[in-house]
Amino acid sequence: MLGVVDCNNFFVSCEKAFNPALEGRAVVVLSNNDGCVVSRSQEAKDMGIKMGVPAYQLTEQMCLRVVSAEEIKERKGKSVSLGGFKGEVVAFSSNYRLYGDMSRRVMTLLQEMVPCMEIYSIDECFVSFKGMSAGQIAAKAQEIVYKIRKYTGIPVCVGIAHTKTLAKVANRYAKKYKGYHGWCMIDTEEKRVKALQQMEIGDVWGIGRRYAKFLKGEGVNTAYAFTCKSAWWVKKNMGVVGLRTQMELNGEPVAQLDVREEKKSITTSRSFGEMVSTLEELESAVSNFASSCAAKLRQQGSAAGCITVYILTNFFREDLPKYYNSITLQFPEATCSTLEMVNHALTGLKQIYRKGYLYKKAGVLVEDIVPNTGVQQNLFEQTDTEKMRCINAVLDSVNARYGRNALKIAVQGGFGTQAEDKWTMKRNSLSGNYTTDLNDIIDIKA
DNA sequence: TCTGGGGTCCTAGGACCC
DNA sequence: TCTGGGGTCCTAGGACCC
Repeated sequence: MLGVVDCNNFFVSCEKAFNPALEGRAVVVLSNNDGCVVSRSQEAKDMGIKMGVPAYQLTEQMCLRVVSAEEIKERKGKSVSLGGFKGEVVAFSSNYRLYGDMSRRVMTLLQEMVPCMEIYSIDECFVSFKGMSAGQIAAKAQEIVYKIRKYTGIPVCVGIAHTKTLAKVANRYAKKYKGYHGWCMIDTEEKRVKALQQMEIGDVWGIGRRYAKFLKGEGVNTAYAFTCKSAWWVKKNMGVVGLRTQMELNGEPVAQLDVREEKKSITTSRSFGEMVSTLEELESAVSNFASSCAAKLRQQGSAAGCITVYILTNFFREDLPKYYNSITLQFPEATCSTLEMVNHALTGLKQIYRKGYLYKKAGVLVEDIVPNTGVQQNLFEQTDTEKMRCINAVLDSVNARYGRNALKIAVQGGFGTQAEDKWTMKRNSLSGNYTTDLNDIIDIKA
């Protein structure tokens, strides 16, 4: 048996953990540049706020008043009339430093409780219950829910079954019904069939929008109906990926616990706070992204064989000319050096940059990732790799001590120049770094 | 009417996940 | 006015080999 542990409304729960005034309120966390809703409290879901809606639509289309946490605090518990609004929602800018650290705390706790686990995303983890009886698993699930809530303030749900896909089904029921107290186990054929009969096909892990639409068109509306289709039909219409999903729903394990440490590709990209047009502005952005990719590579002990740079205009704007281009450059030798990454990224940028467009987003992607220790040497390569290694070591140690980007290369900017203000993102309602910055530690009146 | 059979490698694009 | 960021895996098709 295996389980999937999933944090409830993770980003919102992180904000709530440090701000009791949010209890009982509709709360959302927005994506970068305060763009879209990416996390919602139960109250916000109940108000009909959908995942991924643009923030401005909360007011314009849903007629909700969007307030910041500061405004709530200033009211000091006094009630305020809604005016013409239909409701009120508290919005936060996304604070990834906080969420990343809270995630690390949750995963560390989990690690102490289970023999083997796979961190699947910032808020989700598959765990192994190998060799445990049903009774032991139930006790372990309760321990997980209790301890994580108690030690971090984050509510989690546990789904348990024979396969990952069924565990995800179980997790859904654990979330949906309060009576389960945060955990649900599918361990009999009867439970499996019943769970799948009540599950809409589009809610199955691995069935996205496209396939859900296709399947409904074929009269397959529930997860159970999907398991009744022939394997041949599924393979023909949905490929081996669809077939695997079907097998997993039938209780045949296909997906194993994946404990791989290294990523196969790493990317850093941002939409800009304001659109930019000059090469200098893009150079500042792209060099920051490349430098971030290099740091991420070194963190996982890897080197990359190639680097891709891309730039694009705002494709939501019908009134402006559109442009997208990308370029991939090969490194002579796989590398994780900041200087080399930035150098190549800027070379690529110059080749794809066109004057006369308003750019909205840029990104850097590194691939062909190999362990840093096993880099294939290039006979004709002239770079002094030892010198680069030293520079990077200094870069990392200074930044570990004094904060990210405390030491950087000049082209990255950040000296209060105009080129930089424009592309850096808007985050108007950012919460504090309660767990990673001494200045932001919360005050408690005892 | 009919046009071989068996491979490898690479890339772009699509589907999915959170 | 305003629309995120970071991943994985598979497939089809093209170019090439004998």
